[in-house]
Amino acid sequence: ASGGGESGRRGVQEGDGDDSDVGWSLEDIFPLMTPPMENSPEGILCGPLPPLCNSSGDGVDAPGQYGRDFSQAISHNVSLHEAMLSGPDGSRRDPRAAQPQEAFSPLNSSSALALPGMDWAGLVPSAETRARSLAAQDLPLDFDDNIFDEINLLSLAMEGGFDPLEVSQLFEEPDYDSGLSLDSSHSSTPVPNPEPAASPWDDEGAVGYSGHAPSLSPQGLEGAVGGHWPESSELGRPPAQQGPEPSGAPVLERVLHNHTYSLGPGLPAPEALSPCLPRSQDGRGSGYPRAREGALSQDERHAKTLRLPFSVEEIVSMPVDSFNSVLAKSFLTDTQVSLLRDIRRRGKNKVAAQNCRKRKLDVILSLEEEVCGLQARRESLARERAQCRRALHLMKQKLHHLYQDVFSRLRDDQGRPVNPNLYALHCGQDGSVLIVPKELITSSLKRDAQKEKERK
DNA sequence: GTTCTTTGTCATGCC
DNA sequence: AGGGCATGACAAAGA
Repeated sequence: ASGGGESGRRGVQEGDGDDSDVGWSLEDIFPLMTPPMENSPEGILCGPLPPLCNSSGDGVDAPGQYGRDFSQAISHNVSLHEAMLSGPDGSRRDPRAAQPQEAFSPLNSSSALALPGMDWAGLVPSAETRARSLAAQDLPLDFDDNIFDEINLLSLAMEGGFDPLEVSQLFEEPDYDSGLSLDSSHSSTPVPNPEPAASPWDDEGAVGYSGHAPSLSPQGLEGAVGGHWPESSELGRPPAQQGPEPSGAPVLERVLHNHTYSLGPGLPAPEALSPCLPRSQDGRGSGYPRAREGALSQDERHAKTLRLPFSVEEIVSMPVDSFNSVLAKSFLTDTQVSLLRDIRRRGKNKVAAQNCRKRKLDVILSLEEEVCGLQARRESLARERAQCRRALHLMKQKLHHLYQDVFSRLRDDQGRPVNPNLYALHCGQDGSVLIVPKELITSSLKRDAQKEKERK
């Protein structure tokens, strides 16, 4: 690859998919830095990687995220990994991924990373072994990914962020770690590294910030985003690995990388993504094809292509202070900065949209419940009204019958029945009942009405 | 092939 | 002023 082949990449990455996994030490970043990468391809992150954020800063950063106390890593001459999770034997132990870790030893890249100065020859398979492993396991998967990424690289290159040739070379690198096919079960991607300077450190690879359970996705892509530190190959190499390889083997490999990213709360966990689905290779439509299961989102692919040192999740979830700190301290190109901001904006908006839709749904549901309640209330009131009407009708009937009964018993002074059409019963306030001619009642009512009118 | 649903994104306004 | 959030609108992809 140009500019020193592996120089653009390096093992600042995880290995096993632990959240708390940072996968690099400060020492890995600074002390061994060769002069800034004049030859680094433009558009690719180059130069020293500053401390991503002040672990002592806001204290908000979650383990495995951007915030780390690198100074500690330096003082102990161990990687942050090691400092945090090393076991009695010096190997890194992830409590949550203990099982897989065991299974993958000794190819675990985390272990390699954590043991600067160790006898790499004892850990690293031979070039032949690695080559076989690659041929048997990684190539098929890498193939799809490379195709996929090349598509995106073209568009990215058009944006002027970097030299397309540089990028295309990346895909030609035998061990180009696009994060693909890093299925833990398939373990490593042993590839002979033509770059003499390459070391296990260089290939340490894969992200590590976001750690989740090891991704079983055949693509394994998610993790690739933060997986590469484009610094010089000299950067970040532990002192013990500065010299010739103990075994003479030019390389170590990238093993057991966890390229799993969480897409954030409310989003489908990467583990849920179907590992069987083919990578999306469509760029159809206008601009923003959705990431489907098993495929990288547009931003993830962009981030990976530009070799952004952070996962999309990290970019989105890190506190704004940390984010700005990263932007300020990292030697990122304008393209990368712009991409980072866009990724962050889109990521946050995506979550906001999801929340918004959920709220809208909740509102709709609550309104439906309210409608149901109001309908039930209306039906209840209707029943009550009908009941009242029936009762009123019954009372009227009874009153009518009583009226008829009273008049049937009444007689005038000649003993004749009283005509109910000409007379009416009038109840006095004192309880007396009088038989009054209806004419008097109607005229009296008219007078009362007249008086009411005059009052008004 | 059409319609509906889901989801990501953008634009915009508000805090 | 900048960032985040909320939300309507649009488009793409899938059902």
